[in-house]
Amino acid sequence: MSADDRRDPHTLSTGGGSGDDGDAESGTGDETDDGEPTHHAFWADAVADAVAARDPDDPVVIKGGVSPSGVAHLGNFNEIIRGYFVAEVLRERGHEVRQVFTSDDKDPLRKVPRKLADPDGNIVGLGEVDAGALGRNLGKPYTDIPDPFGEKESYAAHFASLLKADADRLGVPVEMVSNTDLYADGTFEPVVRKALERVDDAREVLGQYQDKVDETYVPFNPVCAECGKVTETVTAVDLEAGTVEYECTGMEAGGNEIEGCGHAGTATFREGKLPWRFEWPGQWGVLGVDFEPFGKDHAEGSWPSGVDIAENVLDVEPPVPMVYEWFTLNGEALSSSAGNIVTVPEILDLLEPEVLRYFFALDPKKARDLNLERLDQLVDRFDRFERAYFGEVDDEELTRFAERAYPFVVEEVREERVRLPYTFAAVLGMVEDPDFREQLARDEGHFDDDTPDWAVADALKRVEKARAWAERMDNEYNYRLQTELPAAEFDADVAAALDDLADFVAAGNDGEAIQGEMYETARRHDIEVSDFFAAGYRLFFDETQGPRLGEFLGELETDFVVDRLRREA
RNA sequence: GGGCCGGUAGCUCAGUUAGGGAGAGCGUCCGGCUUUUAACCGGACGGUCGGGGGUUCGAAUCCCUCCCGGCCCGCCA
Repeated sequence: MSADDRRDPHTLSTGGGSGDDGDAESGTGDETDDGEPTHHAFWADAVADAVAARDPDDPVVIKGGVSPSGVAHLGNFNEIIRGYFVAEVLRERGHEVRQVFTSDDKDPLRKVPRKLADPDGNIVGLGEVDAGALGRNLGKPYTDIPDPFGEKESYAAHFASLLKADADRLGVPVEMVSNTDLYADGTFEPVVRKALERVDDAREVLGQYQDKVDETYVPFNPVCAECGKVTETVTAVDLEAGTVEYECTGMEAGGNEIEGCGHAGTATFREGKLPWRFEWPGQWGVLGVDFEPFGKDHAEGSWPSGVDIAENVLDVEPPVPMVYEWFTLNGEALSSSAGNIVTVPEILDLLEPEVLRYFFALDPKKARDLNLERLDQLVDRFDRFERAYFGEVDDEELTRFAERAYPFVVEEVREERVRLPYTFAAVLGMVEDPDFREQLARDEGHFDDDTPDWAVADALKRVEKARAWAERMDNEYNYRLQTELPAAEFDADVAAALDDLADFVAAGNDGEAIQGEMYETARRHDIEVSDFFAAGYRLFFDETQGPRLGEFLGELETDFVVDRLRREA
């Protein structure tokens, strides 16, 4: 691989070579980094190869990063979970791996977010909090702004704790790192010093990417000692003293002009921040980053400039890069202001964490749509992927991928695990009684006497997810067994047929018999079978359609069914 | 306008790295489960592999070109 290839964030080669090594447990750190590329069914292996080729010191460091915003949403986890898979592959190969996620929390708040997530991750409007406190703090670092919910020490800490909580929910061990801390504890000080020492190089390099860089540009933004805002006018640098002189001139950000206070003062190298274009490669250096995935928005501008600055200003070796495509939600771009957003807790109400991890285990280069309406398709694909791991799917390609990726997707590989098909789980969600749900699943052959209790319990958990999905989408599975008699009128024929059926049920016949009897009864009363079923669905679901009715009724309490068929309760 | 990434069946996608049979699941349709009513089983239908051109005995795959979509190309991150 040439140096150019290594610098190309799109080169996510899945190798070339033999095609199967038969042995998934290949190696404890001494794997084939002999330059001979091997074919990989799982992209994370190809990335791990590239990382290993750098001969990194342990711990290998994998990083992601985010700028604090109002809401931590699923989009932020693209980066975290992609990094996680590479981390896991490297751990399997015997490396110690540290996965960090930096919060760019020394950045100034540029505009007040329209939506915020409360400490539980629920999205709330600005009206729920002291919006004025946010507005008064425009221009200050996120770490200097109070938590709008009054719990954490700052806005930044609030946001970071949300991300951390979501990562925990997904079982991704990630270490949150605060940029502000890196400045405060002196970690960044040598980087600031170097950028200022080599200010001419800094200007020349960054000038190739940003027009505003001129001969007065200084790659350091002090925090004003008077008003606390991040400023951009440095008037002098004293390398010996380790300070800069500045004027608080205010700044323009996103069309907003943030007023400076005019204060002129002195700041140390810890009392300010590097512009992000320097800060990013600076992080690579001080954290020793070996691999970093990033969204496609960074592929063309940020990444090349970061490499350039790392190599030609800061003397830092850039990490192995990887561009990932964005995913859309219900066909539209993620946007918290437009409300097209889903949070981790929200999605975990609808499916298991392993399904979500599976989604992010798929090829990062492909843009995908997370369609909540069709979530059953995603879950079905996961189930198939899981079966492929256990050799139960006749699909060579899928099986090769599953054999490699599946163990990283699930918390624990357990062959006896049972998955109820998602839409079937949604059908079970039409009733509330857990025993009834289990009985229906048993009748359908999903469990047998050998199914361990834990597997039954786990499988039934999906019913709650599918139920939440049916309710949230209000789709064709959103029926609920009616505990009260729905208001309905029936023809005399239909009424008589219902009475007949009630007698049949009262006689103690089972579900299968009831199903058969429904046809007989309808025929006997000379009514359309469809009309008769419709009457049944009306009585039990207050709907015109539903699940296979006879077998369903067979599982319910006999008295309840009889009374309902007689329209008595 | 330039650059990068993507475009395969109605839907969701695999296959493109290394040229050789166009595939899967779901949906649809038909049939089966004594008996149209969404859970189970079988079968069928379904694609100019975005269009065109080229290389090749042979192209979804390589090359050129065009179309469409996303991103980047002032600042910020």
